[in-house]
This record gives sequence, C-alpha cells and structure tokens, in this order.
Amino acid sequence: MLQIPVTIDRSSPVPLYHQLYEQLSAAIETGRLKPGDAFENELALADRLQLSRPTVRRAIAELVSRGLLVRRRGVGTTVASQVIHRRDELTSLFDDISRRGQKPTTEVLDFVPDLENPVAAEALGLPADTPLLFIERLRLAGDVPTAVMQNWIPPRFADLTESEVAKGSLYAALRARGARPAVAHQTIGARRPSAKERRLLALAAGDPLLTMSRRAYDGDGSAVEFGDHCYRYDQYTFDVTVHES
Amino acid sequence: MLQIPVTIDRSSPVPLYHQLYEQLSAAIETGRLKPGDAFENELALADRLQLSRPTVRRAIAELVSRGLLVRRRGVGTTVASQVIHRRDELTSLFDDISRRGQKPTTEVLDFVPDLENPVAAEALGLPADTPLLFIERLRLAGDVPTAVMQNWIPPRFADLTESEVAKGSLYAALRARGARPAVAHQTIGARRPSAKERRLLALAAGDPLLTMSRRAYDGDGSAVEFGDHCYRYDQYTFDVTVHES
DNA sequence: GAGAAAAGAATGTTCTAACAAATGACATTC
DNA sequence: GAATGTCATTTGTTAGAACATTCTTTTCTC
Repeated sequence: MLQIPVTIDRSSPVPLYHQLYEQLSAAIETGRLKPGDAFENELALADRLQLSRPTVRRAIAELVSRGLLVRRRGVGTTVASQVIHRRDELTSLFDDISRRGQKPTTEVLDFVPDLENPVAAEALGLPADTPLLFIERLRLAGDVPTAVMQNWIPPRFADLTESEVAKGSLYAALRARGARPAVAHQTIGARRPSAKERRLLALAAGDPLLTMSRRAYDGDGSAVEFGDHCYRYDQYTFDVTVHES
Repeated sequence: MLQIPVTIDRSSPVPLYHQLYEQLSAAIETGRLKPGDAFENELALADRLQLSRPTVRRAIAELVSRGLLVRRRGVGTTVASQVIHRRDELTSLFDDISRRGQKPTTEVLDFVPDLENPVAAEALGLPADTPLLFIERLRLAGDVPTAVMQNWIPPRFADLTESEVAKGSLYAALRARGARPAVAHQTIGARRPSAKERRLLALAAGDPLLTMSRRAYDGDGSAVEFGDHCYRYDQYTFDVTVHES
C-alpha cells in the first residue's frame, strides 16, 4: 500500500478536499500510482492527514467521477485502468492542429456584422430576427486546407474584429471577452460537398465531407456560438469518450 | 417559490438522496419547474421533507452536475436553461433506431468464432494473437439499410450465439453476460465506401460514408468490444454533448 | 476436507453541528 | 443623491459520529 505524500495548507482559501484531489490526481497522472494499484483507504487517509472522513471522501469521489479511481464496497479502492482515464474536452480545431505539431493558418473568407439567420438564432436560443455576426473561415494545417468553418456569434460579442479572428482561435477571442463556454452540443455527420467546398478544400471528385455543427453555451445557458463546419475527411476525425452511469 | 411535492420512503433500499433526486429531476424535465424558476432552498427543503441538509444537498448537487440546476452562493438555486440539459450516454444503434420509432432489423452477414485480428486485439488491450469472436451485421431501419457493423468480442463472451446477435442489440446480449460497459472511446470520421459497402447500403455513386470505430470497456478497464461501423450519411448523425470544467 | 457461519475490512448512507463566504437589500452617512 | 456599511439569506466547507452493506478471510462444524 503506497502512501502518497500530501501537504495540506489549512490557511489557503482553496478547499481542503480540492487540495487533496489535486495532489492525488497528479500522483495518478504522473504514474506514481499505477493502474491496478490498491489505493489507501478512506479511514487511513483521513487519519494520516488529520482530515475528516467526509473531506477525504469528497476528494476521492471527485477522482472516481473523473475516472481515475474505481471503488468497490467491501473491497477497497484501486487505480483505474489507463483506458478509463481521459475525458471529453471542449476543444477547437485551432488547438487540435497545434497539438499535432502543425501550424494552423486562418483565412477569413467572409466577415459580416449584423446578419440575420433564423436557424442559427433559434439554435442559440435568441429571437429569429436577432442580427448575428457571421464569420466564414478557411483553416489550413501547414499548407493543407483542412476545414471550412461558418460561425454565427450573438450580439454581445459584436465588437470582435476581423484581424482578431484571422490571428487565432475564435474561442480564445470569445474567452477574452468574458465568455466561459461550458456546454456544447455537437452533431457530426457526412455529406457530399458543394462545388464551392470542393474548390476550397481541394477535394477530388467523389471525396466525402465530414461535417460538424455545434451550439455552445455559457454556464448560465446564454449562447456563445453557433458553428457549421466542414472537414476534409482525410485530415480530421472526432474522438469522443462516452461515459455510462 | 414553487414547492414540489416529494414523497420519501425511508423503508426503501433506494438511498434517500436518490429518491429526492429522481423526483426533482422529473419535476424539471416534465416542465413542472421551468428554466429560470427559483428553486426551493436547501434549508427549507430539508425542513419540509424532514431530511438532513447533507442529504438534500447531495440530491441538489446531482441535479447541478447533470446541468438541471444552477447554484449561486448568496443568491439561491435556479432551474438551468433548457439547452444545458442532456448528457452523453452509451447508446447503441439499435436503441437509437428504436427511439426514433422505427423498427430495427438485423441481418448477420458473418459470424466467426476464434478469428485473430491484431489491430482489434491491441485496441482491446489483449495479446495480438488472442482469438476473438468476429461479427458482421447489416442493420436496417424498417426497410432502409442503415449501417454495416463489424465487431470483435473478447473470449470471455465467446458463448454468444448467432441467433442471439440476430435478434437484438449486441450490447443487451453482452450485458446479459455480466458485462457492464462503462466507458467507450469513439472515433468518428468519413470516407469513400468500398464496393461491398456501396452494395450493402445501396449507395449511389459519390455517396460518402460516415464511420465510427469504438472501443468499449468495463468499469474495471477490461475490454468489452471493439467495433468498426459504417453508416449511410443520410440516415445517421452523431450527437455529442461536451462539457467543460 | 467441504461447506457454513462468523469476523473483519472497506465503502455507502445518514445525521447533527458549526462556521465561512458571497450576495442583495436596506439603512446610514456624507 | 451617491457612496458606504450592515445585516439577513443562501450556499460552501468541514467535522464528528453512527450504522448499513458488501465482499473477503478466517474459523468452526459436520
């Protein structure tokens, strides 16, 4: 039974259970604790760190809900298999390309303030005649065209500039304006490309298109963005991790 | 301030916090409580139902984590915007078709016990030479061919029968054998169909294919299934809800 | 020796009890 | 009238305790 060293700072404004969670989480993700290892039990941990059982329990519960630990009543707690770890995140194509070590470039094809689009407005939970900021961009990874992205942005971000959008991630710009995207509903599908899309993405005849439409919202439910994206099928796939329970 | 009627059965084996969660959850999802409505506060709820505050708190915490409620310190708890609700679930195509009100039919194209497939075995975390059960099926929604599904199943489910697989959901059969799929990693993409796929799915020339490969695992990390599925692009899309935080 | 019963260990549920921190409303002061 | 301060309300954090449930291990009995 490996005892992970943990230091608790009671004068910190960070809740004790969160301090504990972070240090245990790090111990697992750095491999200090390996999948299958038995985990120190609640009582022992509470006693060793001079914390109450509910506090320790809460930290462990967080680790379990994140998929890092598995609890079995009567048996004990063990570090979950590697394949369980990992979780969905709200990422953008910009981040995805960067992470692959390629250099993302953006070409702004269209930038229209105050465009009405009933479908997009409704998806964002706004009145159908709300004027939205419309952006259409072509994304390249290095020299390879990867995606055509159309986005509709609600009025509260209307001060976005074209150069800002050309420079980097749309989400970075929205976050800089106080948006805190918390939930996104994505619909992923495939279809035949239009002539324009075929040209922009340099598709051969018969090549399919991978599509994703996304509605993103803040924690309080206010709309952040509606997007309609098309990807080259040989340049992009979606990884989704689904949890039961 | 609307008081939701709740009945708590203390003799039930169902935990009190879960009884409470279910009834409150139902009140929100049936629209009895509407988005933006103020929610009865913890103390009042605890007092009214003769429950302790931690118990009430746990039920509310569950509702918050499911996105049905929003809590703000010093202010109170309110019912979250509609768009936040819903969460990822581990579903199968069989369930999806049923839910749309269509009748799913299955045609077993291939059923091979003890087939070696290093790629599938490795994805399942098994030795490359592990003999796997291979199943290939054509799924129809009513009369319309919808998907071609290839699945590789680990040896512990080797007693699956062809008729069982033909009858219903593969997941139902696996669950009946004690599998409790908890996590699945899915990769969604698009590609051009092969000649065989074009024929099976009655695709026109140039029609694209929506693809999904999935690795599913039990709560303890043991492999449940590796699948490689192809869908008619006009019959199916993937809905994914992504959460930040 | 095999099976049943008991003991032990671990997590699961529930309660009572304080105190802390954030917020909004109201009152006070300048 | 505007800024400031106070207070009640509400959620957030932490503690300590008791008992229930489940699974493993050991012991006892036949």
